[in-house]
Amino acid sequence: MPTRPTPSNDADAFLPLPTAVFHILVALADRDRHGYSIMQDVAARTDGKVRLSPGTLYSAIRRMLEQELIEELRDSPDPESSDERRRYYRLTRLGREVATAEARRVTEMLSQARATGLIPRKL
Amino acid sequence: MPTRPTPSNDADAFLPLPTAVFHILVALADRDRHGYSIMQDVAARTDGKVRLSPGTLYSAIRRMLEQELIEELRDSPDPESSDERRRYYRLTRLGREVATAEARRVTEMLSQARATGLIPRKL
DNA sequence: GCGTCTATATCGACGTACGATATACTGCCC
DNA sequence: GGGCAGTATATCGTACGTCGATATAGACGC
Repeated sequence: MPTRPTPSNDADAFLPLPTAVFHILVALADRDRHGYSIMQDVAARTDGKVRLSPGTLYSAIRRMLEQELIEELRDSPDPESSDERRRYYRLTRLGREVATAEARRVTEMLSQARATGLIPRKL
Repeated sequence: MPTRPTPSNDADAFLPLPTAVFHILVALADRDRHGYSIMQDVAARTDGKVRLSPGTLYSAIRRMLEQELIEELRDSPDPESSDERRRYYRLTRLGREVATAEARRVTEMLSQARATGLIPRKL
C-alpha cells in the first residue's frame, strides 16, 4: 500500500515557526515580492505594529531559501522596473505546507487555552 | 479623565510570547502546579508532541517569576504531600492578560493567513 | 538496599531577533 | 548636475530562548 502524500508530516519538522518566517510567508502568499516589498507589506498588514528590521528580514530570507520554503526568481516579474538590485522571491509548495502546519499548531494551542478558561472564548 | 484599565496595553510589551511560556500559562490556568507537574501536563495536553526539557522549563519559570507572570506559593496547597522539594506556582492577573494578548496576536495572524489564501479557511 | 520515578537546577551550544552600520542605486526637486 | 530622501540588500554584535546533558537528591516500591 503506497503511502499517500501527507503534507503535514515533513512540514512538522519546521515547527514552531519563528514569527518573522510566518509573516514573510503571508506576505508572499498573494504575489511574488522582493525583500524590501516584504518589509513594507508586513508593516502595512499589521498597521505598523510589526516591523521587520533588515537583520531579521535578510537572515530569515537566507534561511528560508536554504530550507526551500521560498525560491528566488531568475528574472524579474516586472521588466519595466529599472532597479537591478531587487531580488524577487516566491512561495514553494513546501512553504505553503509549513504555513498550514503552523496554523494547525497555533489553532490547537488556542483551543487548549480556551478549554482551560485561560483566555475568553471570543476574541 | 482617568484612563480606564486597558489590560492589553502593557501586556503587549511581552509579545510575541515564547512557545514554552504560553504552554506553562495554559498548564497553570486550571490549577496551581509545581514544575514537574507542569511538564507532565503539557506533555499530556499535547499528546506527547510537546515535551519541555528541564532546561527550558526551569529557565522559563525563573523568567516568568521575574516578570510576574506567575508567583510562587509560600505554602504547599497539598499538606498531605510529603515531598518538600516541590515548589508551587500560580498564575497572576498579568499572566492571564499576557496570555490573552498573545491569543489575540496569533488570531490576527491566522486571519491574515486565511485572507491571502495562504492556509485553508477550515483547519 | 536498589532502582526507578520524581523534582529542581545549571551548563554549554545553537539558532533567532534586532538594532546598528555599511554600501550603493533611484528618483526628484531645485 | 548636485544633493537628498527613499529604496534595497547585506553583515556584525548582542541578547535571548531552546534544548540536551549533566548533577543532585528525595520518594517509593520491591
